[in-house]
Amino acid sequence: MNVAADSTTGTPPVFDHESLALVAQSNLLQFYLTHLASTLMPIKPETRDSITPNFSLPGSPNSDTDDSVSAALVSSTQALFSLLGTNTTNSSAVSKKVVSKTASKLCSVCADKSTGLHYGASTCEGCKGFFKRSVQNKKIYHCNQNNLCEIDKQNRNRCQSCRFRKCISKGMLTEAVREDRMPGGRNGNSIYRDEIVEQLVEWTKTLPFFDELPVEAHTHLLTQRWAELVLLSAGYYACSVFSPDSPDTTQMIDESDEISFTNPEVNLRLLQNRLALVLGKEIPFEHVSKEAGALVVRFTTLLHSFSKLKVSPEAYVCLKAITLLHLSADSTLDKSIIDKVKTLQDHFVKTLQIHLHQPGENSETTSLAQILEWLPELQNASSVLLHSKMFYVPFLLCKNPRRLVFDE
DNA sequence: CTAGCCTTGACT
DNA sequence: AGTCAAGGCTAG
Ligand SMILES: [Zn+2]
Ligand SMILES: [Zn+2]
Repeated sequence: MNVAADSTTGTPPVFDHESLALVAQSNLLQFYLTHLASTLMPIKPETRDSITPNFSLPGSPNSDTDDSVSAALVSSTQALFSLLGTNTTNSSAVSKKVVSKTASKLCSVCADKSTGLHYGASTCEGCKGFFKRSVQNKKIYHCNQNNLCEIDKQNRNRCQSCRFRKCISKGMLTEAVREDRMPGGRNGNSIYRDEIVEQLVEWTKTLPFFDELPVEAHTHLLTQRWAELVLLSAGYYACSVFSPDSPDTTQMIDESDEISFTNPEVNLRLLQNRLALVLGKEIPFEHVSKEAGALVVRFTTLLHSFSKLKVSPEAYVCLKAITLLHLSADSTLDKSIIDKVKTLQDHFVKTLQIHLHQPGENSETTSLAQILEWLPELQNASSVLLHSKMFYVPFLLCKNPRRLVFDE
């Protein structure tokens, strides 16, 4: 039940019942460390396999630009991975041979002859077209049987519902169906998302309540909140590493290498510089501004308001848990699980409150309400991030990619 | 609606 | 130039 050990040791519990105070003092700091390690440092190599479920995100419509610049901003794989501290060269080389997904010549849905990868799975031409039509026309099917129809080449057209479910279960991604219907080109910009989400998956495994919720619940929560967690992590990193307050930001020299908490244009130029570093080629400021301007503005204002909260490490960990455990109204989980999540979130809200009320070092106490009122802003910013599809921008702005331009 | 074949376009 | 994975087209 309790998140931490329950023996009353050492520190006097502020709260009578429960062991929340203990959580606030011992475990949280540990989470904080493991979290920072998992987000900004390389993840452990052996934790590659395991759950990593299929994330189907509420599709953010894509490209409103036919510029090649947006592609340049969104693509280019290797360098950004090393920026995030993840090793791609290693894993991709291994997974190409180990993962059987790419090799199969059979449709993973109906076992007909495969014509290659389509929307994320090896499928036949028929299942490809079926999936495309289903997503494009937003079809919702219903099974006349018990959702147990077998799907093979012969009877694949007998039940659309079961066929579509099997498509999803085999890894086909609805987001790979383009809203703008632009043919040709490449999609691979969700790779960053997958990498980031995978790091967050690793993070959730370190949480004390990981075992208390089923994997589906974690999947559901992360699918919904990962962008907010990215922004929160980056924001906290920025506040802790760089000057918590930046009193003199107005007159900046362009070559400043520090992120600004107030001036979006400074950050845009910072993004431009680091993008040039990472991509190996200059990108006109005008284009960076056009593609990432809205996102950078939003992120900067988010940083500004976040920095004013003066969040301590312990409060940050609570905030992160609260954000993760924030269920939206349309959650499709079982009621028992929903209650469990709400209970857990409430625990962390209480923990946060306890921590804030402790006569800490700062006389300036941020109220719980102030912090909680900040969360909608985080939510709004996350939708901007999702829409921009440039998920790495917060990391790029917060951490300097030190000379990692060594292509083969 | 289905699915085989064709066209596109970025990446290599 | 060749590959891969998107979209389009159209008999059946
Ligand atoms: Zn098939
Ligand atoms: Zn069925």
